[in-house]
Amino acid sequence: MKVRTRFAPSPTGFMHVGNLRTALYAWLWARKNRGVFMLRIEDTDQARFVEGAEEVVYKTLRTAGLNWDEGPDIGGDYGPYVKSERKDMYLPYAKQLVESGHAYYCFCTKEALDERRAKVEAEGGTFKYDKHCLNMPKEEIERRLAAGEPYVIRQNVPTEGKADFDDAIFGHIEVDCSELDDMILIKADGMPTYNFANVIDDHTMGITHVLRGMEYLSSTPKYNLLYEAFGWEKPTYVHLTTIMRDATHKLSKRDGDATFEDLVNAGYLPEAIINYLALVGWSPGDEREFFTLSELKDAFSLEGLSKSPAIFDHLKLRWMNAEYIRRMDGKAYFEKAKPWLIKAGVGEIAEKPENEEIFTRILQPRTEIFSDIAPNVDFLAKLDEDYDTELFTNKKSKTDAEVSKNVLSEVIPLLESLREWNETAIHDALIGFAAEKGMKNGTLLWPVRIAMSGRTVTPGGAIEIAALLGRDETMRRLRLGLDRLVRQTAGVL
RNA sequence: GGCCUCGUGGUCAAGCGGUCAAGACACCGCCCUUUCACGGCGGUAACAGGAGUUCGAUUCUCCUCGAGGUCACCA
Repeated sequence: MKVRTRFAPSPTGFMHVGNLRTALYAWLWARKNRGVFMLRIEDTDQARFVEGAEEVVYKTLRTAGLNWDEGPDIGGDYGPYVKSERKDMYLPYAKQLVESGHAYYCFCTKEALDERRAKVEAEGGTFKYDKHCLNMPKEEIERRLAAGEPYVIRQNVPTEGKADFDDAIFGHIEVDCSELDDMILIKADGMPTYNFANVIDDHTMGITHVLRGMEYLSSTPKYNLLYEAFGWEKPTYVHLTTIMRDATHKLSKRDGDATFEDLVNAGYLPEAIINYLALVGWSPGDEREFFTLSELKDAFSLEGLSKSPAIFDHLKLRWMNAEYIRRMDGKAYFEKAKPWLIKAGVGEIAEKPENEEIFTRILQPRTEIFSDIAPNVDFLAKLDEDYDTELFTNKKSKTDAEVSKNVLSEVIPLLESLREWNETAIHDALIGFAAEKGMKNGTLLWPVRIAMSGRTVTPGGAIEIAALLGRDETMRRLRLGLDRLVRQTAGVL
């Protein structure tokens, strides 16, 4: 039979990474088996309706590279693909169950039930519906129905025996029927409850493999009873472990955990996110860590799925993203980095063709996520002229205020006399000068870099920075540095 | 609280009766070096605890402990 998997998000306006991973695994399994991956939007919760939320789902999946074969936007043979458009499909199925004795009408009001539940729970017990309406005479049911009394339809769970199912990851799961409550299938407003609708949808849409979160594991035996009542073939269940923020909390938007969109906006590459996500809760069984979507498709297997929850490790994601960036072609890197350079205020410098290669060379190995760029290069746009002159003192480079003052006063005329202003010319002048004076390169270059950047840590060294800054700005900053050192020595500062 | 599930270094994770218990991230050290990175080399670090079964348990069983999930006319 052809494999059919689905991703059925409820459109909340964002996609957190746990959801995305579920979609990824469902996609992978479908693709690996040359099956069908379909999208179904669970939009029945009007209370949580968010404008444009469906678009977020589409956009996220597209950005992540997970294409679907059937869905609300492209149709298919098993539509409609939006839950709200399927709302009339469920009642007949529920009635069929009533006919066969697997379900029954219940006229108990929510208020009365809530009251009883509250009482039982107050005493520390677990409330369970007592099947009060199960044995209501047919005539009474007819009469009350005809009178237009509100009703729900409940599943008639056997009072004894076991309910069970087999999970592809967790194996055989079994529970006593006596533990199970007679769940409502159809609500008083005529709408199905989520789980009932899911059973009907998954069956009528021909789903063969249900990949979903762990939270459904314990209720699955109960819904399997429904499949048996209908005489339908059960899908293969694959319950996925939860992605945690730490040992005791799961990842959640509410608690400020990043969504897929947040990560992309922060400068993570979608391919890196997907690659990392695939490895949280799944292992290829060998030592490979880097996968394209296509490679993942080939390597993916249900056996590699983990049974225990995994903590989302931002640090490892960051590392993986950095690795993806380092492996980029330099040209491609610069294209990606450019908007971030512009945002950092160095657009003008980045515009100059001769600077593209310099930026790429100094930034690419230092970019773990693209948002790292701005704080790294903003000093090029504007020098913080109040930097601490203590920065000129560096033990390893053998510099202090006095040495720096002397270096700057010699370097200024030297650079000023350069005919050409480019990396080679600056390099030769500076390194040549150090050699001539028998100075450590560091002793000469440290003060120059400090004066140009006002920072002890910079991407690239003095030569690259001077080239990027250009002659005028370099000279201005060097003179400023010298001036500050002179005034300090004179006791003015 | 009842029920279900899980439990290998700080994190991800291999292992599926016999291993000196992989690998990656993180961390630490050294090298490279024009600062910081990158890169190279090396290092610290784990089978939750207790009973069984077995010639032999990380691996099988049970208990304890810990963690998560679930018990709605929400999805």
